[in-house]
Amino acid sequence: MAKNDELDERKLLILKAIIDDYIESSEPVGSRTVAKKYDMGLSSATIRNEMADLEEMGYISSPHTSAGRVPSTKGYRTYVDKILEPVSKDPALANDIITKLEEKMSDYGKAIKACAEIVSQLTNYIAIGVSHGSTDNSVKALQLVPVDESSALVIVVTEDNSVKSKLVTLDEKIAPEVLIEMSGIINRYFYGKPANTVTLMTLNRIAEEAGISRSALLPFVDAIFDCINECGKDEIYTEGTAQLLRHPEFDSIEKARDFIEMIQDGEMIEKIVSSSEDLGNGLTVSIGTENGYDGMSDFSIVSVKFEVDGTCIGSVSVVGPTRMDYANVISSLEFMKRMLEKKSLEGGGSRLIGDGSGKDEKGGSGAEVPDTNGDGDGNA
Amino acid sequence: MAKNDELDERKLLILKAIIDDYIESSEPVGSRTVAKKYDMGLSSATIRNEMADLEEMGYISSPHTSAGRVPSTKGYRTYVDKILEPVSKDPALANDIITKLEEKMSDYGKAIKACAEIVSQLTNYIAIGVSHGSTDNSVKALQLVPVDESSALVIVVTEDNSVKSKLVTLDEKIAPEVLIEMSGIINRYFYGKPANTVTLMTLNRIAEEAGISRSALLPFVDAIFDCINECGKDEIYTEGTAQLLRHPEFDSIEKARDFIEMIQDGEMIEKIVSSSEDLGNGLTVSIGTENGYDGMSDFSIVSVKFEVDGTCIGSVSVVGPTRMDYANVISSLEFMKRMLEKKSLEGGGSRLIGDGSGKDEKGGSGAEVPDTNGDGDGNA
DNA sequence: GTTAGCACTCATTATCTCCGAGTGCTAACG
DNA sequence: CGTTAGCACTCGGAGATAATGAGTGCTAAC
Repeated sequence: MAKNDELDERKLLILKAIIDDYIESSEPVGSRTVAKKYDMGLSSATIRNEMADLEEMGYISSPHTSAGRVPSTKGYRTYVDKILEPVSKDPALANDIITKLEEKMSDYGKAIKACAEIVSQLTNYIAIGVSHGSTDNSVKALQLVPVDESSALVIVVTEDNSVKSKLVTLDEKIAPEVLIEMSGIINRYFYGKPANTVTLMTLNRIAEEAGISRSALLPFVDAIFDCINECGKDEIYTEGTAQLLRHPEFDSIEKARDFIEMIQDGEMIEKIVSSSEDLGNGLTVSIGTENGYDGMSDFSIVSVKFEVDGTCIGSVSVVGPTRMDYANVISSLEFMKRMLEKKSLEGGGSRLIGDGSGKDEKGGSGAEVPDTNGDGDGNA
Repeated sequence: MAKNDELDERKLLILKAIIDDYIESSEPVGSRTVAKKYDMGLSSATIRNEMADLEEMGYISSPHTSAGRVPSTKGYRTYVDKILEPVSKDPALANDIITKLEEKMSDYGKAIKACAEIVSQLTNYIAIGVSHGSTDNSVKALQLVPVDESSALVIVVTEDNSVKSKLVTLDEKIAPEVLIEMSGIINRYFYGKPANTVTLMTLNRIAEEAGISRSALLPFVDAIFDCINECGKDEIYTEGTAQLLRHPEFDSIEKARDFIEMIQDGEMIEKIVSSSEDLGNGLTVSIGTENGYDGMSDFSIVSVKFEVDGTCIGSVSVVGPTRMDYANVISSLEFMKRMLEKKSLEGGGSRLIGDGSGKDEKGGSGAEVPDTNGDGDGNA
C-alpha cells in the first residue's frame, strides 16, 4: 500500500488528473473519469485501487460512499508544490496589462489597486490589494492653492510620490499672495525632513517669516499632518467581489454572504498570509485548513508581496475556494510581481514585459516603448 | 366599484397597509393580515372586497389564486407619490454622517463616492455614485515635483479643486532647479485659462523661457493634459454590491449575478434616471416596469442630483428591487442632498476637523451640527 | 499487477399526496 | 346599502416515497 508518504510517478499522475478535473468541474471525480478522460492506459479498476491508496494516504477523500474523490488540503499542497508546472502568460495579454498598469503608475497605492483589479479579472476571483503606507514620512513637496478668500487646498507629496490633498477653511480671510508666499516658506521648512522632526520652534519661525499669526498657521499645519498620516496608512482594496458569483461553490446566498463578510476582516487575511509558507518565488500559498481559521477551511489564499529597494510596498492576495485554478492564479500573481517591480525599478518608465525566466521575452513588438509615457502619443 | 381611478381614503389606507407589509415581509399579503395586523376596524371580508377593487383598478395583483396580493408598479407609484410621508433621520445618525462626510470633503469626486457609500449603508441597497467631470477645464494650480534625475511628478489642480497627478519620465536628465523654474513658468501660462486655449505658440514661449527644448517640454504638457482630461471624465462608483445578498429577491445566484451585470451598464442607469419623473424635491423615482427595460422590470431606481451653483456636479442612485423601502431610501437621499449641498455652500467647509487632539477651534465640535441637518430644517 | 464482474451505497431527482392560506361568492345582518 | 359570517374551491409548497444511476469495494480470473 505505498510506502509511507512518497508518491510514485503513477500516483502523482492520477492525483494531478483528479485535481485538474475537480478544478474544472467542481464535482467529485470518479475512477472511470480518470481512466477515460485522462487516458492513462489503465482500467478504471486499477485506478480505483490507486485511488484507494491515495485516500488512505490522505491526499484525497470522498464526500460519501458513492461519490467520486475530492482533493484534500494535503492533496492540493502536493499539487501546488510538486506537480504544478509554471504557465506563462500570453504576450498579447501581457501587453494589454502593461498599458493598463502604466496609466495608473504614479504612486504605489494606485498601482497596487490596479494590480488587484487586473488580477481579479485575470483569475475571476476576489483580489485584495494592500498598499503599505510609507514609513518615511518626509515631505517631498507641498503647495497651498487658494480656493476662495477664506479657504485653500493643501497638497502634499511624500517621499514615495503619493499625492494627498485636503481642503482648509479659515475663520478669517487670507490673501492669495500670502498663501503663495507661505507655500514657499512651509515648503522650505518641511522639505526632506521627516515630519515628526518639525518642532514648535519651526512653526514659530514659519509664522514669523510669513508674517501671520500662529493660530492662522495651525490649520494648515494640521492639514499637512493629516495628509502625511494618510500616506502612512495602509490601504486595502478589494476588487472583483462580483466575480464570486461565478463559482459553483457559492451556490447558496448564505455561503457567498458569509464569505464576503469574512474577507472584510483584513486582519485575518494578513495573518494568514504572513504565516503561510513561501513557494520560493515570492509567493505564499495557504490552502484550506492550513490557515487555521474555522470559517476559512474551504478557502485558499495565494499572495504576493511587492518589494522595491528591499522594502515591501504592499501585496496582492487572491482569495478563493480551495478548488481554485492554482496554475492560473499563481502565474498571474507572479507575472504582476515582475511587472510592478520592474516598472518601479525604471522609475515609472516602461520597458515592457517579463524579464528573465527566458520565455515570452521576444523583445520585438511593443518592447520598445521606452520613450516617455505609454501610448507614445507624440502630440499635445 | 370605485369611480374610475380615484382612491378613497379607505382604499388608500388598505393599499398602504399592503405595501408596507409586503416591503417588510416580501410575501404576498392576504386580507386577514391587513384586517388584523393593521387594525382597520373592518373584517377580512370587507378588506377582501376592497382588495378586489384595488386589483381591478390595477394597483395590486395576485401571483396566483390562493396567494395574497402584491403591489403593482401603479400601486408603488401611488404609494410613493401620494401616500408616503417623509421620514426624518435620526439626529445622532446625522451627526455621524456629517463627520464621515467631512473627512472626504476635499473634492466633489471623493464626496460623491463617500455619499454613495453612506447611502448604501443606510439603505442596504446598492448605491451608484456618478461624479460629473468638470466642464471648466481651467487650471487652478500646477506643480512639477522632481522625483529622480530623469523623472518628475506633475500635479494639477483644476477649477473644481480636484487634484490629479501623473508621473513623467524623460529620456534625458533634468536638474531639479530647472523643474522648479519650469513649474513656475508653466503655472503662469496655464493659470486660469481653459486648457484648450493653450496654443502651440504658448508652448514655444514656455520652452524658450525655461530654456529647454520643445521636445523636452512635451512630455510634461502631455501629462498636464492627461490630468485635465481625467478631471473632465465622469467617474462612477458602485458601492455596496455585497448588500445585495441581504435581500430575499436575490435568493438565487443567477438573479444576483444578472442584476450585477445589468447595473454595470452605467449608461442604462443614466438613461433611466434622466427619463424618470421628478418627485418635486430633486429626487427622481423609476419604479419597476416604468423604466422600460426588460431585465429591469423588477427593479426600481431612486436618484438624486447634486447641484452646486446651479450646475449638476453628480448624482447618487439607489438601485434595488421594486419591493424597496422607499421611505428610507428617499429620506436618505434627500438627506444626503441637503448635507452635500450645504457643505459645498460653506466652501467645502471643514472647520478644522479630524483630530480633536487639543487644538479645538471654537466653532468645531458637534454642538452646532445637529441643527444644520435635516429634521429641524428651518433654513436653507 | 491488472482487469472484469457484481453487489452495495447513497445523493439526486421525479412523482405523489396532503395541508392550509387565501380567495370569491352567497346569504344574512344592522 | 355596506358589512360580515360561512363555505366551497384553488393551488403552491412541504414531505414522504420511489426510481435512478454514478461510483465504490471486493473477489476471482487473467
